[in-house]
Amino acid sequence: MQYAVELGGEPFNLEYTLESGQVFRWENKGEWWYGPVDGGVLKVKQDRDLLYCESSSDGLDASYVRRLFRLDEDLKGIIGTFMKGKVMTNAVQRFYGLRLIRQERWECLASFVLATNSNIPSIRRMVANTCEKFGEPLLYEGLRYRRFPSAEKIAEAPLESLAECGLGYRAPFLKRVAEAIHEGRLELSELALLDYPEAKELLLKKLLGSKLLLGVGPKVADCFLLFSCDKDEAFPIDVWVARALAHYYPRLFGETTAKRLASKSTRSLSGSLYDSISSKARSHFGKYAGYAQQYLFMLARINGLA
DNA sequence: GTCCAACCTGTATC
DNA sequence: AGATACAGGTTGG
Repeated sequence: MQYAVELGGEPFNLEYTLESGQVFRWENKGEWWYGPVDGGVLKVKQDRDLLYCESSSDGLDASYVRRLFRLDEDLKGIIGTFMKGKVMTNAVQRFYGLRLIRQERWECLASFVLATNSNIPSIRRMVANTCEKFGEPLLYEGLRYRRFPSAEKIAEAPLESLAECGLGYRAPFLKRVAEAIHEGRLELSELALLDYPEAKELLLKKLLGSKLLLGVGPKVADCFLLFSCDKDEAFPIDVWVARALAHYYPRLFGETTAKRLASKSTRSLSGSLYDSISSKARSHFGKYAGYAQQYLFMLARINGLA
């Protein structure tokens, strides 16, 4: 089906949004973006205040697109809650219209489990290989796409086949998470009902602590909660965000913490350091800290912080 | 509790 | 060419 979505003055930049490392399956062909989402293929092109859309199925309609890109939210208002200081002002101006995407939960969690200690091209490859091997095929415009494989499919996949997707040591992580879901020990939609601290504690203390999950540390948990559970205060800290904080916001933290952050910002953060930094960042940037994080992430990358 | 080496794999750099 | 470093962290000791 074909349709258009009017932004009605809401700031939105499709390119920034899709290239901000939140999603790993969208592809750019000419002026169109193709996204295998929710059992179909969605095709989007932006012309200023208008989004031209085409999709393979009726479910992928205008309201789906609004929901996916969170277009009914007042981005200006949201930005206003965290845009204090020169750095954030610059970041927001530079990437104006960048929005959080509301992803499917299982795909989001699985993708970020695969993202650990990796880079974007590599993550895209791992996800693509996994979909190619385990996802259901679907045809659109004469080309074959793949759905993201179900948790059941991954749970039942032999570890060796998963490893063939180039997942490396992440293969058992992914399988374990899939098993937890498939066996009904982990219900992502229920997790999404909890508020942020509860959901995160459940993921990390209960589920990870009991080894029911593997490969879901604080960063992966935050990505999952922010990108697929509407936990806008979640503040994922990867190396880029750590560098941005160390570089631009050293005074946000106590001297000891700032030093540890500066020295560690090229490597991974320990659990306690992660907690203290992300809680400081959350109280500084407020209830939409997750949006702020996304702008900071982009800024750090464009400036090649290291 | 906290620290840190090891980890799959592909690519860049020397 | 072969070695080394590093990438959107997490694990296990």
